[in-house]
This record gives sequence, structure tokens and C-alpha cells, in this order.
Amino acid sequence: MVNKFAIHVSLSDLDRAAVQGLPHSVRYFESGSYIARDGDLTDHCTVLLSGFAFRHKITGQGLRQILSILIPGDIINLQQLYLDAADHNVQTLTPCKIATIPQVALRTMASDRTAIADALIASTMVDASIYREWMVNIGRRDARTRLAHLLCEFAARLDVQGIAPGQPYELPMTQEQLGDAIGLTTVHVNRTLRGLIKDGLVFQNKRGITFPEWEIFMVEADFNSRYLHLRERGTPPGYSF
Amino acid sequence: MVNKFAIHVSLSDLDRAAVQGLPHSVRYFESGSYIARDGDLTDHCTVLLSGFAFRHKITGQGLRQILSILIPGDIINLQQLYLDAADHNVQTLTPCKIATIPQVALRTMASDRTAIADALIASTMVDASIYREWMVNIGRRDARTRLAHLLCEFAARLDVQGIAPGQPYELPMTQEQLGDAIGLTTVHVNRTLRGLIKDGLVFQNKRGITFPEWEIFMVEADFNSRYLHLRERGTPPGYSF
DNA sequence: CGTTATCTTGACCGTCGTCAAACAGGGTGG
DNA sequence: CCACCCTGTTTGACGACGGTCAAGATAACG
Repeated sequence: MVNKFAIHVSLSDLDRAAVQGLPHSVRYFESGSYIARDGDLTDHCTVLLSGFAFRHKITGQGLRQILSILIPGDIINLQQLYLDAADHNVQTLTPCKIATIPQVALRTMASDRTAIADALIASTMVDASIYREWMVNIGRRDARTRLAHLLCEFAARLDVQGIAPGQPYELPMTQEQLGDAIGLTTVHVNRTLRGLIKDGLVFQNKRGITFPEWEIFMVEADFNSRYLHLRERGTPPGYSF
Repeated sequence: MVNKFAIHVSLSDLDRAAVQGLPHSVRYFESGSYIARDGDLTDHCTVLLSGFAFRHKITGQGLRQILSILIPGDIINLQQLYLDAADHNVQTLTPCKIATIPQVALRTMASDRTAIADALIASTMVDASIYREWMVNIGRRDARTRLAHLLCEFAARLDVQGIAPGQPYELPMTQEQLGDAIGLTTVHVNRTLRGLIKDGLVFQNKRGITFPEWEIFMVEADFNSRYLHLRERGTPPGYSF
């Protein structure tokens, strides 16, 4: 369970056992609560076991920018073990289950086992790559493409967990949160989403959200999953987006 | 010289010697040339020794988004050693001097010396933090604040290299490039910059760019240097922005 | 000194933001 | 079971920030 976070990172042999043997405690957070706050200092590393969360920052004018969406298996605050205080907030979108690991345990494991250290670095670098793509999205794409791109990213990332990219998934974000993620207002997100639905590219019901024309939708979204680095170095791509 | 990149990252003892002893070759690039391209595979790590460069990506519509500015001491493509192909381009802004280090040398050093591995991770995390702040800047601040923020970041980062934040520095970017960095058009960057100059917040001449009212300017820019993580964990701040 | 890149300015336009109100759904309590 | 909220969605009218197009002015460069 704790080892989830190493799966999509690097092929580790049976030092998976070491990860699974890490001392940790589990905590539960309800929807909307803060897991970490801007300015926090900590000596624990936390991993998201189930549920969804997001990173965000508030500007001097009180505007919020969502920086990334965390899905099960993601490491929440590795950064604070290597730098000083947290520079952003982490808040839950849904009820979440979180594992907390003491810093020392993780660090000694990292220095003992090169493969683990590599996995941590690789994971951090994938995060950075996603940040870069978001910058492109926010800075240089129009509202429609921007929203579509975000929805594609969801589908692609959730797909790794076994859900096919065309399949419905539950989107645990309000339109206000979607707007804060892509630099738009709630109102404009609504209009844009309505437009995508009207054009038959997005289908929505209680079960979740679906993309009837996945191939066309990806083009519309200017989406190419390469930046997610879903495959290992040298691993042949299984399903190509 | 090669060790520059470890200075602002983590206090390493005399394994600085190890860094300085790394096998490397030096290459020179002229202004505007590509150091790395989207899709590149490589087994070398490169470090920027002198000059300025920038990371960027092109959208499907041909629009460019600049992702970060590289200053001397920055590692250019650590990522490609841990992931697969490059997901963005790196291009020079000025003539540049680049050190190239074989992957194996760096990796063995990282696994032998924990402090170095930590420094690499910390450096990657600072990059990620800067990406996050840029997202906030591009997504949630108006043109004037956005431009001012970028200029503040320059001043703060160059300050580490000994230039005081109020001091003039040479801005090696065209207005088109500034626009691509903050998600604006050339024309609007021009108007916005003119506005800042007219209001006495920015002063420009052949020597470079200066901020006569640094304190006021930082407020106007909604700038707080914390996200740059310029100080070590536990190190008291020397000059507070 | 001519050629090209970059900067600057004006007029006009459109995407997206603002303000406001109505509507739907889900939970709570009387 | 039905008022009553509260949160989130939806829609309209209007305005503004920033984009587009185009031209001229400067500066950089061979």
C-alpha cells in the first residue's frame, strides 16, 4: 500500500520490501481540510494513500492558484525534508487517507538504497514536468483548450491506476476549483464546459465524466501525455495516447 | 567553477573536491542556439557556467511559453538522466559556456556521497518551487504585477551572485521573450514596461535596468523571495527581501 | 551605411472578467 | 414531509484588460 508511490517511478527489485517496511502512521482527513500550510516546518514525509488533494497558493490580492492535483500514491511533502518551510498549501478535495513517515527513516533508506533515492528524484522530476506543462496551459492556451487539457490530464493519470482514458471518472472538483487550476473565473469555466458538452466532446452524469470522442478531444485539448513520463526509461509504451 | 552549482544548495564539506574533480568537457554556444531540444535523449548532464539561457515549450498552435530562466551555476538537464526524453527545449539568451558531465560519473558520485545526492534533490526542488510561483504569476496576476514580479525574481536571483537587489543588472531578454515568459504579447509588455518606467519604479539605460524604489517595487510586484529558498535549512537570513 | 531586429505607438476588437440573479441539489431541523 | 439553508451551477448584460493589426521610430549589426 505504501509502496504504490514507488511503482510508477523506477523498477526497484526487492527493496520494495524496504519501502513497505517503513515505519509510518496513518491519518484521515475530511474533505476540504489542510494537510499542509504555507510556512509549515516538518520532519515528516506524507504520502497520499486514497482520496484527492491539491496544492495551492494565494496571491497578495487574495486570489488562489491551484498548482497541482494529487492522486493516490503521490508524495505530498518530500520537499520540506530537503528545503526549509513549505512554500504553498496542500488541501484535500475529498476525504483522504494519509501515511506519515519520519524523515530519518526515509533519508536513511534513500542513502542505503540507490534505487530508492533515484525513484524519489525521478518522482520529483515528473512533478516538475507537470508544472511546466501547466505553465504552458495557463500562459498560452485559450479557455476551451485549457479546460480540455486539464480534463485529459486527469484521464491519463487516472488511467495508470487501471481506468481506461475513455472511461468515466469522478471529477472531485467544483467549477471554482477548476477555474483556479487553469487561471479562469468560475463563470467562464462554466460557459466553457457547457460548450464542450454541447459539442459532444464531454459527457457528464452522476457517475462521472466521459469523453465520447477521446481521440478528437485530445487534439482539441492540444494534449500529448509525454510530459507525464508515465513509462520507464527504456520501457516500451503499452497504450499510446 | 563546476562547483558553483553546489554552493546554494546544501552545505557539503570537502566533497566539494569530488564535484570539482568530476570529469567534464567545456563547450561554447552562441546566442540563440539550442542547448537541448524537446525529445532529446542523452547520457550527459550539462551545467551552465556563464551566460543566460531559458527553457521553453511550443504549443500546437505554435505559441511559445518560456518556463524558466537559467543563470550561471544552474543545472540544465539533470532530468534526462532520471527520466526518458526531454520534454522541453533549452535555448541560450546570450553566448554561453557549458560544462558537460558524463552521466555515470555523476550517478556514482551521487550514490557514494549522500550530501551530493541531497544537493541534487534540493536543487530540483527549488526549480519546482520556482515553477509553482510562475504558475501563480501567469495565472492570477495582472500584467503590471506579473512583469514586475519577473523583474524582481531576476534581481533576487542575481543578488545571490553578489549583485545587490537595487543594483542595475543587464536584462538579456527582448520584450518578446519577456512576454513569452509571463503569458503576454510583445505589445502589451511594452506598454506595461513603459508604465512602470513612467511611474518611476523602473529605470533603464545602456548599463542595464534599475529599481529606484526597490521596497515599493516589491510590494507592487507582490514579490516575496521565500519561494526561491535562497537560504539553507537553518541558516539565518542575511539580507531580507 | 544599408539591413534587420527590436521597440514604440495608435486604433480597434474580442476573450474573458464582473456583477447580479435565478436555479438545482443535498443536508438539517422543525 | 416540507420549509430552509448552503453550496454549487447556470445564464444574462455589460465592461475591461489585454490581443490584433499595422505603421513608424530606434537601435543593433555587418
